[in-house]
Amino acid sequence: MEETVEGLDRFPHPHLAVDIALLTLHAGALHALLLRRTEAPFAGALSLPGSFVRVREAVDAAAARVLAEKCGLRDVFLEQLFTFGDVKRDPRGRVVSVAHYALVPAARLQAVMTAYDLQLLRIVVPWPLHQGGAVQVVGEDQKAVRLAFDHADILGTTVQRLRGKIDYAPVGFELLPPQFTLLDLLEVHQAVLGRELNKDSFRRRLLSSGLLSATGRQRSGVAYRPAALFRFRATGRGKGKKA
Amino acid sequence: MEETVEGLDRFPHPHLAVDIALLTLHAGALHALLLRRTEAPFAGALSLPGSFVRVREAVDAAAARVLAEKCGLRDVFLEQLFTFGDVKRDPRGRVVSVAHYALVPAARLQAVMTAYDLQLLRIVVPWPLHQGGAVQVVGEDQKAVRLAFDHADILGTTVQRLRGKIDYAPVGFELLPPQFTLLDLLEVHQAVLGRELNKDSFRRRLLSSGLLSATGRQRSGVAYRPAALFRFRATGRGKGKKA
DNA sequence: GCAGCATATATGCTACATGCATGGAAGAGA
DNA sequence: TCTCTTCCATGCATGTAGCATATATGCTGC
Repeated sequence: MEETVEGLDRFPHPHLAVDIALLTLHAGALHALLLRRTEAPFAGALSLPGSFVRVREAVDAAAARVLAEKCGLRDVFLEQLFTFGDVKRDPRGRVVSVAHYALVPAARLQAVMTAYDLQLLRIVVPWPLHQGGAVQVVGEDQKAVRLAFDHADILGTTVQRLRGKIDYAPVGFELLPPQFTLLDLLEVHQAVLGRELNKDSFRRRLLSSGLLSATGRQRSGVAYRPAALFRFRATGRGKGKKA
Repeated sequence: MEETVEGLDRFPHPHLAVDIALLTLHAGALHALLLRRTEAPFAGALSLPGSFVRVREAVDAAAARVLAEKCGLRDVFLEQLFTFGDVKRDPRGRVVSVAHYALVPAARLQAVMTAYDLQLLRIVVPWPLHQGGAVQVVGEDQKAVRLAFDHADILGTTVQRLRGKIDYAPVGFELLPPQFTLLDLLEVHQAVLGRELNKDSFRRRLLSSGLLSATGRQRSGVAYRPAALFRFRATGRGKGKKA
């Protein structure tokens, strides 16, 4: 098989990249994983990890490679999000980006944060969050931080996708450690949806959903009645994770 | 602004295309718009309309251009679907395709079917329709027709997207003429979802959704009690259509 | 014109999910 | 042992979907 399309290579065509919007839950709020750019354009600004797609590399493989190379992360939840194809989204020239989103429990990031020089910034969702709109990220001083390229749009689209998906797909578990309480899971849903949920309805719905399996263990170290620990139940066709 | 990314142009990079999965409702069943290829690869086979993305053209603009140039259709519902990025999806070389899907009432296709040499084939959805799986299209002899490239996968993903979206987004109207009865709309939903729906619940849900506005007119020419004709109510922020 | 017919439309009933309130259960600490 | 706080179970009101039934309506054949 040839590597190129005959007769078309002499014409300029768009470059193709992948960008990864990696979200995690930290202190009860959604945070995005960002890294600081060292080269122009947007030198010094924060951006999503990304890379150009190689000519012999599948797009989803490129996304997994970015997570491995730039963040030291493998075997995390990773799905394609949306392709951003505006002509002027990259000042260097024509670059189309196939954005992906990844979900990781905060505990897994501890080890790689400093080794890979990563930043974790809180996501502030404007209200209302319009279709395809951007979100803000804020640093520890709670000041808004400007992101490179259209990466604020990518994060906004990610939050929107999560909100639409968390009610019918088991994605909340991806933000939690293997064992968790129902309140942990509730807080994940609340952080994603940006609103409070009824505890009792949530409990009944999740317990009757068949997605949870009791571990028989309990949360230890709490001053009051300990909550039961659950585990996500793999439903036959894998755990919804991609390599 | 430059057209290219400095330092990278000497390296081969993937080509970028758009493909359009245009669906319509014909004889109570979903049909896909296809055209017959005249050149290799897959010469003689049916394929989705598509094109390479030009370097000064936004991806969504390329999708609209394909519909205009190859099908004579403008101002139809058109949204990005998914980007297909396998290395071997095109035998000519590395071509990544940003698939889109379009929805058009069958009446609008009458005029362009022959002028643009288009084919309308019925979509047969396997059961169950697994994540990202392909569907079959059948000709008038009810025999399965093999599509070029991974276009059967694209159609499968389209049906799946529609099924997830039709319950909370007003996409069913895109497959109907401006005025329609509740039974028309019900049949659209049934064709998309692949199962029967309760008439009364559907009626109540739609009437109380605020999406419909009565025209005061009735379906004429039926032998029995005529049904009221409704129109889709534009809800302020446009009609959900893209150019 | 009138009875018959097939569908449209309205209404009532049941089952179930959700929001909310109440009360017992469980473990830690005084 | 008592108290505190949260977990967890249960009961009730409400809203919606599925289902059945009754009425409305316009056409057809006589």
